[in-house]
Amino acid sequence: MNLRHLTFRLLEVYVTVVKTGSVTAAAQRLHLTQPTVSQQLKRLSESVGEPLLHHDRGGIELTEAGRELYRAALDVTGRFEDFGDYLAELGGGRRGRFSIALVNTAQYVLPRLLGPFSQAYPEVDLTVEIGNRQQVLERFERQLDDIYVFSHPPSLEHAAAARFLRNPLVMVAPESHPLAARASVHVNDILTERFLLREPGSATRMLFESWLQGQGVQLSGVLQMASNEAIRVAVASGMGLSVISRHVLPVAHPGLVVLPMQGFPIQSHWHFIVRRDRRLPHAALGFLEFVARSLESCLPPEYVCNEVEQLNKRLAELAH
Amino acid sequence: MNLRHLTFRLLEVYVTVVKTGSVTAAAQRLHLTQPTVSQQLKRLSESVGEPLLHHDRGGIELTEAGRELYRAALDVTGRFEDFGDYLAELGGGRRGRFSIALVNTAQYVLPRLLGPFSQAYPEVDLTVEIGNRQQVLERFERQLDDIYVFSHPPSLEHAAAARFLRNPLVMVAPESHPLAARASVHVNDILTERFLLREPGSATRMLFESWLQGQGVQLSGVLQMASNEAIRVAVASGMGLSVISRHVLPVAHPGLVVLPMQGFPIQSHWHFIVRRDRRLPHAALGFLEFVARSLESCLPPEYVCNEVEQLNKRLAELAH
DNA sequence: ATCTCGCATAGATAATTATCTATATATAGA
DNA sequence: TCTATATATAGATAATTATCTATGCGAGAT
Repeated sequence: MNLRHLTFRLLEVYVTVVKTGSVTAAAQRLHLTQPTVSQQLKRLSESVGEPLLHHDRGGIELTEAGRELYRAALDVTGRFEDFGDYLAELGGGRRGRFSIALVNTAQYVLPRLLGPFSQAYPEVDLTVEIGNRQQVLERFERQLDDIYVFSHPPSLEHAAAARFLRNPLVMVAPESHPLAARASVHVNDILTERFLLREPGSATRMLFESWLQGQGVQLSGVLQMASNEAIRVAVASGMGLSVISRHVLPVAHPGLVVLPMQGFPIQSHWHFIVRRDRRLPHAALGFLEFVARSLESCLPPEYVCNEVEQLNKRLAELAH
Repeated sequence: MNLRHLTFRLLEVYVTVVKTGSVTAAAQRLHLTQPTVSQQLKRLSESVGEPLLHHDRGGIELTEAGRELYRAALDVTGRFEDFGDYLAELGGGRRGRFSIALVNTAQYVLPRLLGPFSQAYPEVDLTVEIGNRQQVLERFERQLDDIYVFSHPPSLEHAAAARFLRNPLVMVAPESHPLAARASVHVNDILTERFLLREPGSATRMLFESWLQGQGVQLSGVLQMASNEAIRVAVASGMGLSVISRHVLPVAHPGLVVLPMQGFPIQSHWHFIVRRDRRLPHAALGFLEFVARSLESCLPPEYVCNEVEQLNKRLAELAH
């Protein structure tokens, strides 16, 4: 028996012949000509190395080997039908897994999308990676995840991006700070203030620094802190000023004031980023589709900026 | 998912890749080059319509679909291994079925071969058809059976034959018959005797008649009887003479004498006949092989005439 | 005896597969 | 940064497959 060239198609033809009990009938059902089926049978028989059937006034009669092959063929095609069903579920995005990598700040927002998604698609396994901008960027380079969320997207030709949420950066000060009472604050007012900022490379810091550069000024005292939480608490307790995403602020933020800084808030956006050179799992595509239609209901509409629909269209084109 | 061109070979390659965890290693094990395997994987992935694996520092990592395909592939190849085992049994002639068609007379002899064979190969299903020469000939024409046993083989170019047993035809008379006491009987002595014979077309009758023709004589009174048994009993009870196979006579045959007829016994042989245009089931080949080596021990050696060995050789050649 | 039906064979062709060698690319280690 | 190892891609080719049309052939039916 030589399985080398045995195809599922051949088994399908054989099964049809046995079921219909006639070569011609099988040919019709399969939209083939009779000689084609005849020849397939011959080839199958050669593959198996045994005669499979002979003709007996009208109907066909299976040999021992033929009967056994029929059983095996049914088992095998049935098994692959199951597999097909499974794939269909995968393909519908209803099942499977994908991973998403977030920059730190985004973890204040993304759960409001991921939560409802997981409820709607309980069969999808989801991995969330969180790191600072540098770490997520590296994951992106190494193609470790399916979807990435950046505030300041890497401008690589390998990526496709969609903005989905405005991310205004505000300047915060302790309630008791002199500037807190002002109706308006100018850049010159803050030059001597101590600032608590995330590490260099963090999007928030990069944006703030480039804003400062645009204003032609430079800060004197900067204190680096690794976490947004820590910064918030530190500012509240009077250690200095900071620039943070408005989403990081709780609705009520005791001890903190948002300064009416001129030129603020700095406008930035969160983006979904996917690699264009890698095909996304259907589950990930399913997530993006879910996002496209559920953004407004999951997040404060006034911040929403839904470009995900367009991203999905582009991805659908890329699939071809 | 398109199964049309999915071969078992492809699954085998895939399984090997997953098992070894490396494309190159799989290639070596399969005696292929690395690009070949690489390309096969690609094609398989296209067939399935999903990415199956990606590479992850050193090893490979399966996707959801890949994992499921691996399971399906194992099931399926395993199922066909079973089928292969079954075929091997069939192929060894240890299992399966075949049918053999006998002319009436042969049923006195063939059980002595079929019995031991069935004991030795209990998994082989055997169908024995019995009829007169005409009926068996017809079955032969219609290719209904695998092996045929004739006394006088049909001289068709589609057949291959092997003699296996001498079949002397003797002339029998009632014990009390005047000729029974004679030391020698001449053809002229029997011209007026009444003969009990099988129907025209029966081999025994044909041979006897052609013998008579050779002697230039013709019989007057012929009484036709359909069964050898009936003839034997009828002769013993004095109804006339007959010519029958010596094998039809019991070792002790009360009431009957074999006449010392000049020119008798008529020599004939039993033959195994198979069609040359039809491939025999292995079980049938197995039977013929069994016969070739067991003839002498199953049947009286003095009658044996073993040409079955040569027949088997010819059949083995035909198989190519 | 002739016709029809179902199947097999022959011959043809386009597509697909199997497989190679040579080369590019990427990742990990020195 | 250079090298070695593992994969992927490209290009080529022989074999195999899929499929057709046309035709032969045997068995029942008329």
